[in-house]
Amino acid sequence: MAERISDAEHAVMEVLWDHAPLDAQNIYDRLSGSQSWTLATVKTLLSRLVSKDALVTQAQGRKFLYRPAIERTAYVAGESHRFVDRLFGGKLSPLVAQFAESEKLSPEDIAEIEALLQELKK
Amino acid sequence: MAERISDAEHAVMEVLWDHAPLDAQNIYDRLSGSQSWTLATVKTLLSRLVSKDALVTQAQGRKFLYRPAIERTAYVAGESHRFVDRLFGGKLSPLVAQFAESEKLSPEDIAEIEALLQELKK
DNA sequence: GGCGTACGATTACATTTGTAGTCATACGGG
DNA sequence: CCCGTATGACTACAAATGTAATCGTACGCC
Repeated sequence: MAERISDAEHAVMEVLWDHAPLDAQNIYDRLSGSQSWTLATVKTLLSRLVSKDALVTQAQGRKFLYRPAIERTAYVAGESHRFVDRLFGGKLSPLVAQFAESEKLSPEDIAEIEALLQELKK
Repeated sequence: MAERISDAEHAVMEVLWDHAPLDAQNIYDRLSGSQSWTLATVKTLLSRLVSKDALVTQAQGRKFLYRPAIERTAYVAGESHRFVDRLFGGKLSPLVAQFAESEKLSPEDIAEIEALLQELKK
């Protein structure tokens, strides 16, 4: 379990986290905007996600409805910690510093983060 | 250029960002603590990094000294943006929120981030 | 000066990933 | 009741990755 989800697979997961359950055709349709995969490719990704226990299926007539078997929050938490561990020794502040230096922080972003921290201190 | 650096390769880069320039044997020694690769494996990773233009070499007698061809800050910036784009739609605050919720923020971390933001607002 | 040896270079090979084509089959329309 | 077709399963295959062995060679020791 907790098999690694690849980038392409992740794109499929995002669609399902947003609108599960969906059948393959539907997932393909929703991905068409961002990716130029064929339906066959999407089906391969779906199969792999099922065997990785990241998706579960439910038969609906002769097709499947797919839905996530893991919460997006859990996935994101795992990925985030892995990432911050790898690049910043597990500490979040250097990442923030990094964003600060590269001018990628909007005033709203700053305000939101401050609000979050205020919340934490209470 | 800007070829993708894999996880294993990244571990090698970290050693060199810390103590460049080093020869293969030395890099291998320093990696022994964290990884159980053979010297041959480390040499393969070094070659791949050189062909990806992530490292440059300098002959020293009949061996090479390796040193990074890209700054760690540049690499980290790229990876961070890619990551935040992929998982948080490019906004940093949800990542902070995520860390906040999973209780992975130490008081010192919070203080450091606040200081950073204060700095930014000036 | 021949030889072992320490290097980088080359080759190897399994697994994962990206991308897609083909196959078997069950269902619905005529 | 047969047939086309939509669907999941299976197969394909190149590139990247993880991991390592082997090869050719130049250098320094005896």
